[in-house]
Amino acid sequence: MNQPKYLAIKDDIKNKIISNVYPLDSKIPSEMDLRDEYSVSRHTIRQAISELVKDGYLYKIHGSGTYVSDRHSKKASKKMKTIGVVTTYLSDYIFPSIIRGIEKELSKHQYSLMLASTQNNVESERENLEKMLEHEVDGLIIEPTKSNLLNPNLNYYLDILEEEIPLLMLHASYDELDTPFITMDDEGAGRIATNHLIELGHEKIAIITKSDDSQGKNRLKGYIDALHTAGMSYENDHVIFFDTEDRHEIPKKINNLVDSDNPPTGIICYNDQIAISTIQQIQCLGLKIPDDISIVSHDDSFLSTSFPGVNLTTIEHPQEEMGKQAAQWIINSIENPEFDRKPIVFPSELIIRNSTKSLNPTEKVVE
Amino acid sequence: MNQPKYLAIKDDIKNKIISNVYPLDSKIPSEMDLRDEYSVSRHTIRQAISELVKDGYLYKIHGSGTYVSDRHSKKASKKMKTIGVVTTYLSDYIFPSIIRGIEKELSKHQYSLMLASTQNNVESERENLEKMLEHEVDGLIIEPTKSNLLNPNLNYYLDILEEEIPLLMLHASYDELDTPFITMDDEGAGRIATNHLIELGHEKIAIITKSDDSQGKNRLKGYIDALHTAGMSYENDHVIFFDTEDRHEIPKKINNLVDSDNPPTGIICYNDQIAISTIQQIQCLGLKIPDDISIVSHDDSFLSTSFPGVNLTTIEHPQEEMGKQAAQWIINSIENPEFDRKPIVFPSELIIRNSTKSLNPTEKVVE
DNA sequence: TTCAATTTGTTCGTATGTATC
DNA sequence: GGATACATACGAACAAATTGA
Repeated sequence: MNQPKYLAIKDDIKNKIISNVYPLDSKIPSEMDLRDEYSVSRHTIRQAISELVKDGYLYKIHGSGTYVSDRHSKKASKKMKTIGVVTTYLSDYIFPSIIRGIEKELSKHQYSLMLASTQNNVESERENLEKMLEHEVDGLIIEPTKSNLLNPNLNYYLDILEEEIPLLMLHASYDELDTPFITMDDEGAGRIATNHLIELGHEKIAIITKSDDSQGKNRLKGYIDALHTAGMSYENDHVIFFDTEDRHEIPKKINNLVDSDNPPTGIICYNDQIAISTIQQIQCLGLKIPDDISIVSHDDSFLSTSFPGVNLTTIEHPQEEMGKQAAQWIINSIENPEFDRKPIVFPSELIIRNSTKSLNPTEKVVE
Repeated sequence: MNQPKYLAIKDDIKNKIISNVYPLDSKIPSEMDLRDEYSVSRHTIRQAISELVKDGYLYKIHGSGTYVSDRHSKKASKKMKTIGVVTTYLSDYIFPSIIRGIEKELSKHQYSLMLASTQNNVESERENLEKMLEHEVDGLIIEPTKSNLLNPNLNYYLDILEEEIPLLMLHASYDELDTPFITMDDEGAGRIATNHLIELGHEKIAIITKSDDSQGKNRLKGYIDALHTAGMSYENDHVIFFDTEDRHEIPKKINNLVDSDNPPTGIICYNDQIAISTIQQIQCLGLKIPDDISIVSHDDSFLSTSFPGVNLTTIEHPQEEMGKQAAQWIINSIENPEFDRKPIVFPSELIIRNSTKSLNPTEKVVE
């Protein structure tokens, strides 16, 4: 006999449970009866039953009997998949909308959402990636931390790729890793924003951009490209860099920029938060938006139209739609083995409001 | 002997593993040796060892011996706890702030966050509770759906209580269930809001409240109590009820209220969303806030100061702090067995802005 | 309420099979 | 191959919990 008796008996009883010979919650024959039925010792029956109890098919009640458990059928039939989402921020700015998009779509397809934020801190990113891997999530959507710097958590990402867990990068990606991503066309955004100001006759255009993520880098690239195409020169003191750690110094930097010998007539801001801060700073200096300085922003968040008197000309951001498509991408990757895991890039479009003004005497602001 | 021999032996061996008498990956004595050592039968030793194998303390190699496993120590040290959070909404209104408070605190204590929203739909609540139970979350923070109605998901809540998973209700709780909660003092809020209008000389005070959750019920209770204390009569047509399903009819109801024979001079709104909608409706009718009608709101969300020209007098909401305390409550419940799982009630306070006006000729609005 | 039958739980003893070293 | 160690299997007895008469 190849298989031990107790395993054969275990399989036989298991089949009787699955085929409903022993219905749910009913009492199965006693150990003594089963001993006679299978013509083995009671010990062998107990061995078979104890494994079935361990596997969740049966439960025993001392003095009463052994019964068919409903736990196994529940567990087996309903394995709920979980998607991990790690973003830099969670509840600020445009992130609630993105997460809502993800949550709605996942929920529609009966997926769970496991959420964490990194505060753009690589330590925190590492902890959260560990968390997600321990939880054995079935897919990951990650907004990379400091995507323009060499990331010390690359080994975790390599683990994820090795385990073939579907992974989608949001907003940015690491150059070192060849992972799919869902982003804005950031270079295009920088170009469109710059071209808008050029078309309005601006010749001194500054940009405030982020140095530690690839979005900032790409927008700067678009800015430089647009200047170059228009035959305008790139001026070092018209580019302000900031990162997560020194963001509190931005007001000072804006002050220096506007109060310099060579002040810009137009400023391209990294996002609406920076734009609002810039406007406040400029107004403190007694200058007006857009009369003295035009502002172009990115993201079209609720902040775009929240500042009294100034509605931001800004690059559109799909927000909830981006979350939705990210979720769909992950679900497809999990459920459809032939799904083409290609990146998604949203084209950048400009929403023109009243924070930009034409310097051409013959022209008017496009509205 | 109270305890079976095999359990005593199991404990003894377990202690030897923990105290490193049997070091990691070392071979423990054979079944025969242990039989002699404990003076029991080999079967008894096998019983003890098989449980320790099941618990991950030991592993056996057929023909070789029984060894101390490192899996248990790994597992014990690394078991990341997960807290499930189910709210009605996720990314709107004050919810991002609450969730941020929860997330920050959980993250600080190395907990994971599993998130879901119900859109105030009991079906969705059921699905999400199932999801959370399947995932074997270590604690739950739930904003109940339609807390003023009999909830069809009570059996899930009873399951949760039976499994002794720490559970904290947010914003409201079900009367049928005796679960701890973290809420505002809603009755007090209704009373304070009403008293504020009474003190300003208003005699016709309406309230727009939600019929399907206990917050709405309690605020109404405070309103009635304040009227009663002031010797004022409760008028049926000054109370507007709405629920999640018929909220689109609120504008019509407001119209009827303001355009009736007996229009109020002050309206207490369920929250800032309702307040904004009410103001818009009133302004459409050519009336002014606060000159013709005073508005008192609840929640002090970003909407409170977002409407041009009208800053809402509103009941304060701790938002992020509430999330933080909810998370702390759950963490304490899990980690500290002696933690007193008592409810948390935030006292209600009024923030007075310019949406309320005194009708007393001798008085001015407190500012 | 008590008691006896039934059923599972614990413990002993013994023998043989099979994998490892 | 032989010694050792775990795996399977049989038999027996008593304890403890449940159930129903």
